[in-house]
Amino acid sequence: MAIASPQEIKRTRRGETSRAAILSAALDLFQERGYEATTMRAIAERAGASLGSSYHYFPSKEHLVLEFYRHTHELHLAAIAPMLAREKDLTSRLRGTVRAVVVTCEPFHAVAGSIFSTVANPSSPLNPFGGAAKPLREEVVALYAEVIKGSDARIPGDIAEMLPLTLWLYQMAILYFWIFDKSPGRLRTLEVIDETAELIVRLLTLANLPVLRGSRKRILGLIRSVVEH
Amino acid sequence: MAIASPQEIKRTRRGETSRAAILSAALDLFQERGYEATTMRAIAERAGASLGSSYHYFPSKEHLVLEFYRHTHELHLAAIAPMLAREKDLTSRLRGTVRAVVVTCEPFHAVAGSIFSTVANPSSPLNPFGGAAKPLREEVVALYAEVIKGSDARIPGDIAEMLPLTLWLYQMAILYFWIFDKSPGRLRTLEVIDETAELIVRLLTLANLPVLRGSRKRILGLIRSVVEH
DNA sequence: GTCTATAACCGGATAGAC
DNA sequence: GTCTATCCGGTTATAGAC
Repeated sequence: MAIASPQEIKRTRRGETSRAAILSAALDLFQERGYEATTMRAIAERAGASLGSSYHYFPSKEHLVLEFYRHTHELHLAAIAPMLAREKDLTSRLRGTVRAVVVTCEPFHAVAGSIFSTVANPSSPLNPFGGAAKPLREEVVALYAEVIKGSDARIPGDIAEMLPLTLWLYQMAILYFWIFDKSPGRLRTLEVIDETAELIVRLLTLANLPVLRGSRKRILGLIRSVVEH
Repeated sequence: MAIASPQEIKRTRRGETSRAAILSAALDLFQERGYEATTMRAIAERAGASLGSSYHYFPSKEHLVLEFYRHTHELHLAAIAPMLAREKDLTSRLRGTVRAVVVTCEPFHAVAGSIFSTVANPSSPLNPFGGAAKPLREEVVALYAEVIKGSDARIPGDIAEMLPLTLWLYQMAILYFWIFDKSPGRLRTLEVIDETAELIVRLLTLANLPVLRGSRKRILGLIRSVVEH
């Protein structure tokens, strides 16, 4: 890339400032009022921009949600870095990572429901199974690859190949449970995470049993066929 | 209930006619154009009613979808009745039942995506985990209880208790896969159904193995705790 | 050519007259 | 129970400002 001329820098700067103001206003309002109750007009107003400007930077309200996701993903990464650097036990790493997801998302709990539904829509650009959300999904899958790789667990190759993606799916399921969780401090979700994390690691061990060989192959084949589009 | 007076009958009749016309117009249009492309105004127009009338009978567009579900559920029941009366093998019963779901829903495949997302929204009255959709969900769970009960399989009591609900969840997962399936004749979904139905029954058998006792207890406890609100 | 602003459009939902 | 008129908010068109 060539070095930008002063003019280009200025132009970009101005755009970036507006963009950042709109995004920040959106993130605030989503947290304050929820996704549906936040109007594009309100976002523009708080950002000191016009409605047209908002649409210049973000093609739709949904695209603002995508940024919202990226934002929480980065908070999540920062939150678990020390734990991943220290901890070697796979169960602990998995539990810690998924616990951190829900803790990071806690401030947005009230918003999460309506957001989840837009995301679940296959025709939405935000759908995690394809399209605009792909880069972010791949980052999360890579994170789970790191959770496994940094542990002292020995995972057979055929399982290791599919595991990160499966754990990403597992995380999504936990998040859906968390959305419904009305318990104080979201305690029930944390319990379910502890229980499932142990269970998953236990099942990984059991997968080596001769009686389970057949089912293991079938399950892996199934996941593979489901994933490859 | 007291016997209705002629006047009341007439009143009800007239209401029922309008209601039926609106519903039928909605079902037709959903199939023709999809959920989002169908406007409430178009539904009213085709039904020969006014917009206000439509809202008199159905509090929202989403509530029309609920009726749409009930409609397909009844088609599904009718489609599998002969098979369930004849077949005793659990794998076959399960496969047949779930295959029939996607076959029944096939005419609505294009619509299904956007509908699924409204349904996934926890705050939607249509959300299958609670609220308005509860009666229908219970009917589907009861159907899977019947799938199990009518088979010659011996299922341990602790598993049998949770199995119908789990199979309902399994059906939902299949439907979500089916929504994304672009293969001709939706062949991939049918393959996945065959594979998973066999796998599920196989795992039910394996659950009796002593090594799996611990995990089995944990899984059942988990499902139980997740389900009871 | 990049950004901002205003004025529509469209469709789900509601109010209230009849 | 039916209708018309209206609101409201996501989105789009487009005119102008830098």
